[in-house]
Amino acid sequence: MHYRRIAGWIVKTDTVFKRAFNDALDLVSRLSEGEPLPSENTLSVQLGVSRTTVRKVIAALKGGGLVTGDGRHRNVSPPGDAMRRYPLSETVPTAAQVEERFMEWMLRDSARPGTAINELELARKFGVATTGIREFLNRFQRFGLIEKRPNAGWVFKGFTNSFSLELFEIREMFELRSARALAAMPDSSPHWTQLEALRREHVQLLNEIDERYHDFSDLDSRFHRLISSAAPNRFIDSFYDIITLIFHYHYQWNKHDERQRNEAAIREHLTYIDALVSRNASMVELACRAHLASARETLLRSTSLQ
Amino acid sequence: MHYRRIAGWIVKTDTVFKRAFNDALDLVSRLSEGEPLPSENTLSVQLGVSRTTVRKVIAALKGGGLVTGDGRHRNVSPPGDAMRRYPLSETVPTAAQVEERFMEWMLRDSARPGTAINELELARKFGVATTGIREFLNRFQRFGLIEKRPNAGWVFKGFTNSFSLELFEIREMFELRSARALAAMPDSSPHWTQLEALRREHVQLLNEIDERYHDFSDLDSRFHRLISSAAPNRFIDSFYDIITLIFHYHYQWNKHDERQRNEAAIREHLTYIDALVSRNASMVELACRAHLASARETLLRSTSLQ
DNA sequence: CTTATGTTTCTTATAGAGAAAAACCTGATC
DNA sequence: GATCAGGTTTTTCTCTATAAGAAACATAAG
Repeated sequence: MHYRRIAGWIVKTDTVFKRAFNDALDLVSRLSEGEPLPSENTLSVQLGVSRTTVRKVIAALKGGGLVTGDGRHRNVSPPGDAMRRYPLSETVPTAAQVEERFMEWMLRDSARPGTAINELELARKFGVATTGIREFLNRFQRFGLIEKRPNAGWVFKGFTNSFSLELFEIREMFELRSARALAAMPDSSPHWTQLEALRREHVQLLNEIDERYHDFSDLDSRFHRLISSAAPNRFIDSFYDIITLIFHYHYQWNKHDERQRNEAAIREHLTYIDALVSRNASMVELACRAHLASARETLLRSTSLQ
Repeated sequence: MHYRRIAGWIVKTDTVFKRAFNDALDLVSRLSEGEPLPSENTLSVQLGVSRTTVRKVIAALKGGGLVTGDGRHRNVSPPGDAMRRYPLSETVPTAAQVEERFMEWMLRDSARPGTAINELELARKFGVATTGIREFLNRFQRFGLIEKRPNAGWVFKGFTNSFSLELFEIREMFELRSARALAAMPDSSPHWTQLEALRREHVQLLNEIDERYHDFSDLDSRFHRLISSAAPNRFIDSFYDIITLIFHYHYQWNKHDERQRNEAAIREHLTYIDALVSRNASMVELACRAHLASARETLLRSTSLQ
């Protein structure tokens, strides 16, 4: 964790500026020498930060000689010494780092069910203030893995088999409901073209599976989100956040059999897509259940290792 | 909001102590004069606080002359001047007060969809530090009514019709699933006796509806929780927290037609209970859907007023 | 040796502070 | 008159501080 220690006080990190600065370097390098710099407002939109931060970035670029002139007359300089990018780790906001470290503690270090979570201890371990830990735990509460005892800390309930079973029970209810809604969409709906595009992506990934099996995770997430979008519901979307988070971190540290797992999942998706395209309700249900059952088995195989 | 201002710092409120003290007054008043005071450990369990707080309470009782002696030889004093109880408002922790005030702002003052939520402004309005507001908002996020824009505050999405519709879509899925599970329970299950007891409570409440219609809310919540308990799932339980919170505050400020509404709901519950007892799946489904449809209509009638 | 109280240590709840980042306001420029 | 940049104000993020409250440890009484 990187701090700016000013007047003895460790405060808000400038990760927003650092990320924006890195992005700005890329952006400027794509412009040719002497070209005028886009306006502050334009950069603000392109970099996804406020004008205040854009101005800080421009000042830094000027300091490094990548931009000359000021006010309305700023130009890209002729290529001189490239400026140093900030390391990726300094562009991650504290809150995101806490999440990462906590998930690691929980999933990789196999914390045992019933373990007490100590805010102060985590704060020291992760190198942040207790406020940061509290904030994370309060947000994380909804994922059903921790529980608060007022005035007396938190308990980790465990990433157990029953957690996975309960998760998949809901997931199946939600997914079946959305799949039915999608299958009932009119032929004119844009969902069908999107689905067809996703089908082609699946086929392509299958052809290059040996090199690109890592890319499945993203495809998987987009596929399930397309299905959900057939009948939007904020509570279902919010539930998918849980699934996404769990899978993201879980598979990040559990690479066992990844290629085979993903290949099997792609084939299941293709069957599922065909069923959807056929509009045959019972085929959709069958394919959906089959896919979720195998995803559940995969997760269970690893939770029971704990 | 009541503070203890010591050495210029406003810190943790002593609401735990004050509530425990009030409870202890009741407890002591039920003991007869000269009787020995229960041990610190016993009191700790009875009052639901740590021994540290119990000792503070005992010290206060001694100071007020309600308890005499010390160490192992403490007795209840003969009744003298009754000690003043702390007002209820001083026994509510800051976090709970923030919740209350926020729900009031949202539901009663009819905040408009899209309204920006300003941490600093709320902190000033509610008389707490921004940390307290942030903590609440982070927890409250899961209820689907607010959304965070990093580095730029929160937006209130609105207590709208679509919120209610989405809420009830999920509620119906969950409730149907639990009702089916309950209907499939073996005759020997304790659920049936609990259900029978609840049925009698419903009948009784119906008989005294004019005086006791307020008591329905609690009965309603216990009834739906009994159904859920037939097949426990943490995500469903957590979803019921949303429903409970919304209904609790919503009806607290919307008393229109309360008696009639509750009477109708009790009759629906009775039909629903009979269906469950009959174990007839399609009757259960019918009764469950009918009840939820009418609950949804009630909620919609009031959200559309906004 | 179990259970009580006395004492000490650790943790949580919640205020305040201040840099980073966003938002706003204003006069200049195309 | 729409858009730009300079200056100013407001808000968020994230730190520290400290009393309240919980928990752990020590010692005494039955």
